[in-house]
Amino acid sequence: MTPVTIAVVNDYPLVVSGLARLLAGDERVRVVELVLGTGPESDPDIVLFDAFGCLDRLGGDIAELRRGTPGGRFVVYSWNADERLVRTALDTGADGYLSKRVDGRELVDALLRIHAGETVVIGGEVAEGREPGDWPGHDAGLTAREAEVLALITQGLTNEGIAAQCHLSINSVKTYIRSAYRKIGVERRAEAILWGVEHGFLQPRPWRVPTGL
Amino acid sequence: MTPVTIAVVNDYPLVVSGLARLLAGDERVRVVELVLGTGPESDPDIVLFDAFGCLDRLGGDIAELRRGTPGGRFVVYSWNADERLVRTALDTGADGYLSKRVDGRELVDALLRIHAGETVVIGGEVAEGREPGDWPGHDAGLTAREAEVLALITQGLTNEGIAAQCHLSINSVKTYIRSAYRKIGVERRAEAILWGVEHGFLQPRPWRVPTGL
DNA sequence: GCGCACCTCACCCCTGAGGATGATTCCATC
DNA sequence: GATGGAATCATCCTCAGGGGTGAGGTGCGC
Repeated sequence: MTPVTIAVVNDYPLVVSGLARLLAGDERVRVVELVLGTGPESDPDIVLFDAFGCLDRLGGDIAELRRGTPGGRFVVYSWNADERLVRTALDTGADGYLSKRVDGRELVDALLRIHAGETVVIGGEVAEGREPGDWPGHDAGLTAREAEVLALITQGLTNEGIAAQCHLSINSVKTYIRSAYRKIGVERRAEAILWGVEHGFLQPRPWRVPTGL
Repeated sequence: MTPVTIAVVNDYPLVVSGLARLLAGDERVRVVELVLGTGPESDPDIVLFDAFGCLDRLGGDIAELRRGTPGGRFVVYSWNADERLVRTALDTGADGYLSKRVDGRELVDALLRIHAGETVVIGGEVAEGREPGDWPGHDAGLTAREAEVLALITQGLTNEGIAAQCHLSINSVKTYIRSAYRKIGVERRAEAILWGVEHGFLQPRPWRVPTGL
C-alpha cells in the first residue's frame, strides 16, 4: 500500500522537520513540503496549512489548490485552535483542523481518518493553559475581524485589497481599521504594520517575490 | 570532541522533534528533551525555553535551573521575538534569544556561539555595527539618501517627519521615496515597510503601550 | 424587554502619499 | 568640456487613507 502523502504548506522548517520526524516511524504516511506558487506541485493526499490566524486568505488558497489537487484534503494545522478559528476554517472549505500540539499516534490516526474522508478537528479545546486559544492581538482587545484586517494590513494589502479578500465593503474595512488603530494605539498605517510585525501577524511568506536584486 | 548538548524544556513534541531533525546532521550538537520537575536532569550545555509570552515566571525558572546546571546557558526559544520580550528575557537572566523561525545552519551557528559564551539574539531586530559604505539596501542599488529615507519609512515616520529629521524639503523626501520604490520594486508605503523589515532596516525602539483598555 | 458588543455599511470631508515632470547645483568620469 | 548620476527643490494633479458620524442587523446576558 502506498503511503498517504502529507504536504505542509508555507510553514517554518522547524515545523516541517518536526512533523516529518513525528511521522517518520509510520509507513502509512509520508511528509513532503509544499511552497505555494513555485511551479508544479506534487499531488499530496492531505495538505496542511497554517493560516496564522488569518483565515480569509485561506478560503481562496484552498480553492486555488483544490483546482490543482482535486482529490486532496485540506486541513488547517495551527498552534491556535480557537473555536472560532476552527469554525471559520471549516466554513471556508477546510476538511479538518489539527492542533500543532497533537502528538504522534493521535496525529497519524487523525490524518488517516481525514484521508478516509472524515472531517476531523483535534485540539479544539485548550488543554493546558499556556498560550490560550487567542488569535494574535486578542489580548490587545481586538475583535477577530479587527485582527484579521490588521493582519492583512501587515501583509501590505490596500484597503480595497482587504475588502476583496474579506468580501467586505471598503467602508467596513475602514471602520475596522479605525477601531483597531484606536485599540492598539496607532494613527497611521505604517505604525499599524510595525505593530503587526512586532506582534507576530506577519506570515512566513516564501510566495512573496523578492523584487529586484 | 563531545557534542554540545541542547535541552528543550517543556515544549511540544512537534518542536522537539523538529529541532532534533534540524540539528541531526551536525555532530557538534545533540538534542535532548527536558521536562521540568521530573527528577534528576541531565546536564545540558544549553537549555532552550519557550516562555510562551509570559516572561514573568522566566526569571525564576532560569534562576532555579541555573542552580542545578551551573555551567549551562539559558536561551529563550520562541515563535515570538518581539523586541520587548527579547529585552525582558535578557534582563531576567537569559543568555540569548532565538526565534523558532531560524533554520539549520544559522541555528547551529548561534548555538555554538552561545556555548562559547556569547549572548546571541536571532530573530529579534538587533542592530549590529555596520561598516561605512555598507548601509542596508546598498546591494539593491539604493543611494545613501534613499536608504536613509527608507529606513525612516520603515520606522513609521510620515514624509513630513522624515523631512524634519533629515533637514530636507518634503518634496525632496518624496523624490527619494519614489526613486527608492522604483529600485526595490514596490508601489506602496506598506510594501516599502515590509521590504525594510525584511532587509534589516528596523531599528530597535521602545513601543508605545496600547491606550485605553 | 433592555443594553451592549460586534458586524456591516454609507456619506462627508480632509490630508498625506505618490506620480509626472523639470530645474538647479555638484562632482566624478570619460 | 561633455556626459551622467546624485542631491536638492518646485509645481501640478490624483486618490488612497483616515476621521467623524450615524444607522440597521445580530446575538448575548441580565
